[in-house]
Amino acid sequence: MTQERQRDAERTRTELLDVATEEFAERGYSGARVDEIAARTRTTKRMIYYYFGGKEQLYLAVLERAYAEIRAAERTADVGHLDPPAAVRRLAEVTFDHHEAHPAFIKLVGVENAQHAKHMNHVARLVDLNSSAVDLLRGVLDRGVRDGVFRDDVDALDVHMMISSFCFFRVANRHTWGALFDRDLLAPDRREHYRTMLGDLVTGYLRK
Amino acid sequence: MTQERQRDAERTRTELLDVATEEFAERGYSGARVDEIAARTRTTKRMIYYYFGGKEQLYLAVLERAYAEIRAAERTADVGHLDPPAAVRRLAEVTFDHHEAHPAFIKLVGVENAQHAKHMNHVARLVDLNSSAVDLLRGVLDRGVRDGVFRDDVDALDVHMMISSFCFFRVANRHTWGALFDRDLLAPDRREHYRTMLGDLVTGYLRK
DNA sequence: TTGCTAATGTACGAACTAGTACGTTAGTTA
DNA sequence: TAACTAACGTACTAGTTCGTACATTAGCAA
Repeated sequence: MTQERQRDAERTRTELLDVATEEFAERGYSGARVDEIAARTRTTKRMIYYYFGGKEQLYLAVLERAYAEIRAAERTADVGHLDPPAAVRRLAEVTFDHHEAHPAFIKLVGVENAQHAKHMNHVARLVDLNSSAVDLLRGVLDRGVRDGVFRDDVDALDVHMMISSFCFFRVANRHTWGALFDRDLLAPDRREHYRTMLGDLVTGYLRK
Repeated sequence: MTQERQRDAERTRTELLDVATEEFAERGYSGARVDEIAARTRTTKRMIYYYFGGKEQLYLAVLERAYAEIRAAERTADVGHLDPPAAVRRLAEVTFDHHEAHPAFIKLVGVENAQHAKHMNHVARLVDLNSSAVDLLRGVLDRGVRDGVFRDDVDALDVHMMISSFCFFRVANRHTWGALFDRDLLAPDRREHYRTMLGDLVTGYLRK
């Protein structure tokens, strides 16, 4: 049995970030409590100030890590061998799956928008991270136009927005939607339906 | 010059609701401060407790009024004289315009989702309010199917979701989107572009 | 083995925040 | 015009919450 270090800076830091991610996502920036975050770790509140400096810097670190983790997932999509319509459908599905798999990240996006994204300006290298996903999409759209199967007046960022909005809404607004229309947007047995619907939506829009 | 009443229950109540709407929308439920809300009115904090009972009940009243106001706007759409494709486009545009015109309401929806819509259960008659918009849409879809211009396997609530998601995202996530892609989704000179895009999107999806 | 420091824990304070006890008055009504 | 009450204001409290001063120790390096 390996003796676990009692003092492990990396482990403490990571644990704080993990718990803080959940807390900020669940309760928002002002709703999250540093005492509560600390209580849910094996360490104490003191360490939040030791490692991060304060509540705000902790939130910043949470945001930065969350976006960094996303980057990896976005690059898994390999669509070079697919014809353009199948390729955009694939890209849409990657976004769809990603949103569903990371509800905490989606909530953080909502929290950050509620604060007018004022923290994102302090998170460097975020811009080039995200643009890679759009570049991938743009390449497929260009290919589709050359093949004569796509409209030639479509902007890649607009298409990305349209895909994101569908995926985001389904996860972010499932509670009010459920209350108003008595329909669970995340019900497993409707998952395929929505996934297909998104693909139909995008390819239908792009078709000449 | 009409002498304004110094004591006016209705005016005080309304003023509190107006300011509270802004505060809750801007700072979230836990971020909003009752002292701050009171300070921005001509009355005092005491009146919040006098008229509403507490912070939570005030929030509830804000939510209820916000949804009630929406109802009126939703019923202005008159699409009986339009052919099905033009009619769904019109309905989408009404939603589009409405979202753009009421950012505070959009934020409240976000705030309420952040709290798992736990307050909406206490707001009676919300369900039948909102279903009227979907009924209108369903009627148009049925007409389109009968005319042979629309797919016959489409659910009205799904279409409503797809319209809502586009409109919601554009308003709710404009800040992170702007930070990440340097594009203002609410820029006036791109408004018509997005409005048309939404119409194309929906009609493209419905077309046989 | 011994010192040294990064890592950690405890106990506390200052500021904030929701809520309330109590007193006052404008405007109506008999 | 006198009495009554809805409407309103002031001043306070109890509890919370972020942050910190100060003490302690695990584990590494010399």
